[in-house]
Amino acid sequence: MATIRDVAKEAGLSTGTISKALSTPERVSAKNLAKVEAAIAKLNYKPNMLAQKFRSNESKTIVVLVPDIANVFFAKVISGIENVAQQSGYSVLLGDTKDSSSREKSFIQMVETRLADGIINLRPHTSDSALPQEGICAVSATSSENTPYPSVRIDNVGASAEVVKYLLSLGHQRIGVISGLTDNPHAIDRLKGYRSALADADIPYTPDLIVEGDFNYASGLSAVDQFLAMSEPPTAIFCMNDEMAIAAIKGISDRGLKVPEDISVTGFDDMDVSSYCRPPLTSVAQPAEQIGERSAEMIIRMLRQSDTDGHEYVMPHRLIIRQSTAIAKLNPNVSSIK
Amino acid sequence: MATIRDVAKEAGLSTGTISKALSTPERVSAKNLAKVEAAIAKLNYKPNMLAQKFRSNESKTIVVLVPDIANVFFAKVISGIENVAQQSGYSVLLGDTKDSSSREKSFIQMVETRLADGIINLRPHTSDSALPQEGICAVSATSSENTPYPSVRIDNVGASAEVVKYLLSLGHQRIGVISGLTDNPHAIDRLKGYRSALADADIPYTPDLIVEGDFNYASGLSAVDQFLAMSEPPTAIFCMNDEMAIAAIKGISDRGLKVPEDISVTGFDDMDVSSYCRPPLTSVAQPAEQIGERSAEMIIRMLRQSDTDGHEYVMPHRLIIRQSTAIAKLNPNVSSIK
DNA sequence: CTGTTAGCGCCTTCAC
DNA sequence: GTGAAGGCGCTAACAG
Repeated sequence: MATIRDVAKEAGLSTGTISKALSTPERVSAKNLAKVEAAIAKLNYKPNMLAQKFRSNESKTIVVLVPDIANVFFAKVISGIENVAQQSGYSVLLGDTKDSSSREKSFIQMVETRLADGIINLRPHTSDSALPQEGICAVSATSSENTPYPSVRIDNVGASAEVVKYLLSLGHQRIGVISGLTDNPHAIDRLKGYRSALADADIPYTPDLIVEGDFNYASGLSAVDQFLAMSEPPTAIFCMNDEMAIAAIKGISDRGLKVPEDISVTGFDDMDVSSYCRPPLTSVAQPAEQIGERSAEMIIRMLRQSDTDGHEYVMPHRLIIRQSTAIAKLNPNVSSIK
Repeated sequence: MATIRDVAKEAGLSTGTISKALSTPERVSAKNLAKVEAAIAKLNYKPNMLAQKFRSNESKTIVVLVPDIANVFFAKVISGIENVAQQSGYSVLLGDTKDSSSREKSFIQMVETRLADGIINLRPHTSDSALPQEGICAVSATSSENTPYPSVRIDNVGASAEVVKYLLSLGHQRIGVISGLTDNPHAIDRLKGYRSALADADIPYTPDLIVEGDFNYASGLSAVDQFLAMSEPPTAIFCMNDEMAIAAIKGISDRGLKVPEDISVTGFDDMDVSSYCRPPLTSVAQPAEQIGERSAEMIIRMLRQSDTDGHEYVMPHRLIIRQSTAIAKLNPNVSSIK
């Protein structure tokens, strides 16, 4: 492989001149520039970026920590990160943690060992999170309230409250929740929104109406089974993501009940499929790609100025009303069993 | 930041010994090993991997070229790649090309400039592909037939033929196709399978029954509209992926027709959602994660032995029959309009 | 087993 | 505008 020295020799110049011709061509005479170009072309020279990075002590790389890349929402955020990173000359290293904390640590190590300059974390912050960490430049994307380092997120509490208020406005009083794992920060925020909306409407909070899910289809299905086994099932179910909502609709339909006539169902995230499934799902849209873009901009700025100020961006969300929700039945057919 | 020299000074040893203690501790005396460890701990020394890579001239990094990371199928393949890469000490650099060939080239450059050792390409090979390229170690994953470099794929032709044969066995004779873009290699392979199954059953091929889609929901919806506007619509529609199939079902239902009673619909890829939507979708499952794992194993082996042999792995697929397909109506209700 | 030393490829002074 | 030289952090080769 040709090195800068080979080019220098070929062009009859010094390595310093070649280097300058590459970085600041305007400060090299036209004649020599031509020689350099000819030599580069002849030798098919490609600068060794590994050497450049080593010398500049900058990897120009961002690690993205993601719990599960096969989740469309995360994938979209990553796509947004990539857009911005690429534009700014950064590469994106994928850190699929598969929810293992040892993997998480090994990715954080990459920053300590100079393989990466910073981290964008797509896992919400919990008490046992390895981040933030002294000397590690990190941004939390898709975070929850009270994340102790710079973050980009939506207002989960407000969004959930909005969903629940909408259901209340349709006359629903018994509103079930298919939650995420109880200790998941998003689940906590969204439950908070649910409770505040109920409180505003003077409806008592009934813990039995909260069923724990795990943000995947299977858990949505088993959760809805629990609701349907109740003597008085809810007339509406607020699911904390679309996967669980779609599964819930399936579960309800499999029992011969109808969405939204018998039970209304809402989701969260507004996946692409949610407007194509039947019935199209009422859901909360998050600007996933923009969250990614914003996070990337943020960390790149921090990296450049090395100012780790505690910004927090709250991005807008939008409640999208489709056909999975309707006015509550006065006498829900299921309760007639009683 | 502490360097290996600082550690050497602190431990009262030479840099060479520190280096050896780190790489081959068994070849350093126990006494000195302890000193080294103490010094490392005291200084909180972390080896500079950028320097290591520079010196070894190996980036231990694989670039994954993907058309669209927000597509679940690709995301799963990437997840598989990550599994294996991580185990073997490789990092995965994300190359979301957004179908831009300039972006594609810039990622390929990374190998030439030493930022990456090899490439796994998730875009199927076409005549204007930049890969394969002299001196670039690359593997094509999710490829189509006749890819001119090492590849991992399923038998798209066979899988499609299987789907169509199954539909034929249900009595369908007019089988529509919602295809990918006409020049997409997967679309080409799958159409080939469709035609061969028809030929085997002595059913003439009718070009009108092929409608071009683009592997996304919107195109599925508009394609199905074309079918339903026909004087004699097909009684079954073979969609080249699940997105388009789900959209097709929506389109059919919106017109007051029923799947599968009036029209059968099949998909391809077997996304998670496909078993949860209604009706659950008959589809072809591809082992996405395994395709990724296999690709990663392959390129790592090639990198190690620098033997660019032309292997081609064909992974198993599986036709999964669910409720979106049924026996053909003798008198399809739509044709009664005539 | 340990120390010494010479670079890897590049960029950046600093003279000229 | 250009050349010479030093050094980034690390490892490998060799000498002791």
